[in-house]
Amino acid sequence: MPEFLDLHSRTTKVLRALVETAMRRHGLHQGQDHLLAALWKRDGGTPGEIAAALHVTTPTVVKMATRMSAVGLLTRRRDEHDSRLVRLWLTDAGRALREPVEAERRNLEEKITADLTEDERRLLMTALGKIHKAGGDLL
Amino acid sequence: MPEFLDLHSRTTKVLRALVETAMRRHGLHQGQDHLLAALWKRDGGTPGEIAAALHVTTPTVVKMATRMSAVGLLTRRRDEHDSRLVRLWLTDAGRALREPVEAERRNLEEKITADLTEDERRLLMTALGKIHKAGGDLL
DNA sequence: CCCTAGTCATTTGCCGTCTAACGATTGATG
DNA sequence: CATCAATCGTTAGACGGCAAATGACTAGGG
Repeated sequence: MPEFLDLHSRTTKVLRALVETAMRRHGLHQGQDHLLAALWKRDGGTPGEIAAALHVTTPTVVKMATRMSAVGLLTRRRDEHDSRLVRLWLTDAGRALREPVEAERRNLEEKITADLTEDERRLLMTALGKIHKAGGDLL
Repeated sequence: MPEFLDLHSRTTKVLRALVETAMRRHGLHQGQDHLLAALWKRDGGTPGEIAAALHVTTPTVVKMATRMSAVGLLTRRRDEHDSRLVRLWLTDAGRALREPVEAERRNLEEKITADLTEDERRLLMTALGKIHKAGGDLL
């Protein structure tokens, strides 16, 4: 089994578990913080726009939005000028999560990268960036 | 949004898509190659053993095994000495996938890391390794 | 002005993954 | 030797994710 692919997949599992438990503290599931982040950046986005921003398909956003609106994090409303569109709007509860969730994520990133030297951190980012780009080109 | 966590999650999405399409060429779904790899290494493993080797829960292996046995990649058989145990055995079809799948994975790894210098590749592994370890400790 | 082609969101169905509940078997203990 | 705790696999149900099919609405062309 190839070295990098293998290590990356194991790391992904660990990180996912970590993010999962961190986000559950705020009543969120894995990925929902990203959807919220998209709305924090630009409230009232359409499922299609958000899906593109998150690099995810539209049905994924639709499903998540349904669950998140069920727990009162956001609301759905059709666009007034184009009835094909739906816009997702944050509720106060959704807005209120911004600070704690962003802090949680920063905190996690720090703990995770604590053992790295500044050089390692920088090189890790450029190397991962290259791989991300190469992968995207192959897609 | 933290730098590394963000880049890592984007990279994961890309890599998953890549692995997915690569494995689909052999009639596999994401993750099933790992299950097969475990059996290639040691045929007749129990769901629990395999789950531990893959860093995944037992139910996940059970479900995958059900689907994979339905398409004839492996068979289930109860252990003769301990009827609580179930052992998964490769079929010829499952064994036959070994070379092509391993080649596919090596090929993908090469293409993905082609842009990296030898130094970058080495540092990437040690840095990712540190993160993997730090994450595991936090779990 | 109507009809068609394009654009969206949604639904459906599948897969991997997890946690929690359930069921069966083994083994140790009194 | 019978019972009870530990050990396994399986099932049930939830979630993120994807592809394909469906349905509603808009806009452009005749």
